[in-house]
Amino acid sequence: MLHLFDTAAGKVIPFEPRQPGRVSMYVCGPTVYGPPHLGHGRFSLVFDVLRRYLLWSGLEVDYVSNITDIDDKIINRANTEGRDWSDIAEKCESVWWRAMDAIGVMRPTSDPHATDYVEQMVELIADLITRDVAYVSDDGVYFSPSVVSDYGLLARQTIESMQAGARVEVADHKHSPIDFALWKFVKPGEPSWPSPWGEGRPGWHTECVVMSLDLLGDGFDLHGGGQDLAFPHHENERAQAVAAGRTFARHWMHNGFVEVGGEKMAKSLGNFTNLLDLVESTDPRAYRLLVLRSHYRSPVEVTRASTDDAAAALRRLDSFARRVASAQLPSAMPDPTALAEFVRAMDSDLDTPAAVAQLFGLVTEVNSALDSGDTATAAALAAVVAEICAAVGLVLDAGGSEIPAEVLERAAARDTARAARDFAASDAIRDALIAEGWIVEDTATGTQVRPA
RNA sequence: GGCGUCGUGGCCGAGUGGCUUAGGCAGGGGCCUGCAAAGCCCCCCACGUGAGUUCGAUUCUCACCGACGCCUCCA
Repeated sequence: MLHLFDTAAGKVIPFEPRQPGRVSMYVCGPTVYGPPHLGHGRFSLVFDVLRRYLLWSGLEVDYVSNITDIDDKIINRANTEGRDWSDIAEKCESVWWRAMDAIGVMRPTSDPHATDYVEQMVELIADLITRDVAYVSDDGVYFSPSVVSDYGLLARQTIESMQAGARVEVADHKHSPIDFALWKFVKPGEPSWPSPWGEGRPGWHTECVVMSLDLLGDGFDLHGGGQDLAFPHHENERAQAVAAGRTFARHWMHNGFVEVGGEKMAKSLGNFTNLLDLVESTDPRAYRLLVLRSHYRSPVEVTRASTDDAAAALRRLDSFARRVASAQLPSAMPDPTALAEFVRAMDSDLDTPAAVAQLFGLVTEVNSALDSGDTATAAALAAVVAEICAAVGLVLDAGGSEIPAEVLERAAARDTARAARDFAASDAIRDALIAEGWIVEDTATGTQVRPA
């Protein structure tokens, strides 16, 4: 059974879905005001791996991930650039999906937009006011988390200890520094929606409450996102849901940061690398492998060196895939022992580093079996490799890409020369092909050529 | 100030009270090959500092040093 670290519990606990055989997960998506960076890529990959693993395990997965398409940052950028806020949101969203597609992240089963849920948010806010846990101030409607007895659960701190060193300004329009805005009254030039308290727009923390409960229902299984969302974002979502008498997420999962030179990568710090830029300069699969090689709760350093390293490791896997493909192994059931080892690793809080280590170990074993002609062993273990790759979303390149006929002819000419032991001629052909950017390898079936 | 994470070999990155102490990349040697490439085998290089617990600690405890994160927008 899958065990996951639960942020609320502070430890690894069994992951038991609300409904056997079906998992409902909500992963906080992006605010679309700029290009996605490596950090967005990591959380997307982490939860994509979890989703794929659950699917691979035979479960159905309802995967909801939102698009925050109305927010201060979008409005600010619109004002700065003299554009319409919705234009920015739309363009950035399309870039987002392009990046997700590029790194092989499955599309959510549902991708709700904040602007489509404003009415429901207003309903929730009205309910919270009725329950006397929210109040109308001069610039908006605020929520008082202090009414939630276990507020601070996800921050793993009490309200008191958080206030002890509070760097939060006690603004006039708030009763308490920890209060947060549910609704912000409209200012000139801003988009707005109607509400019983006046024209305005929703605060950030409300949308996820409404959308997750609407699409997944009370007590949905898992709520996830980056570590920085645990507090205050998720804490505040949870507080609203609890205050409204709803049952919120059963399990909380947060991934560690992408770092650059030991520092968190973030748009706000200005040290981010655009995800699409990475994908252009590196095989996108290398990023997935890099993410898989470190545990999801640990930080991962993403630099030119680390992506190059992952790309080199990936070449070994691709080379393996080509060899297995050309070996034309008999179909075989995956070796049950090896498969169980993989499941054990993944069930242990998604121990993908162990799974990757096992993957490379299997590659060596299959290569050895192939060297010694033990095709039965090779086939059974190669089948496990295929299973692991499928479960974590790693697609190996077994070649088969179109090689120009002219190049294939020269490869055949090289084989002819070699058969005649005319090595001067065969090496000349090889050197020429290499100079033109091809990788030339001898195999049992003759010269193999592929792009470098 | 409060809360928390981390410090592993040339680099990246797991893990563990003692057992052959992952894996990848790089480096060295060997096998294979006409020569290469790919592959296989072997080797090299460790656990921030100090003290404590223990028969024994890289792994547990404490202190210290250092790095980082959250407490404010942030994946």
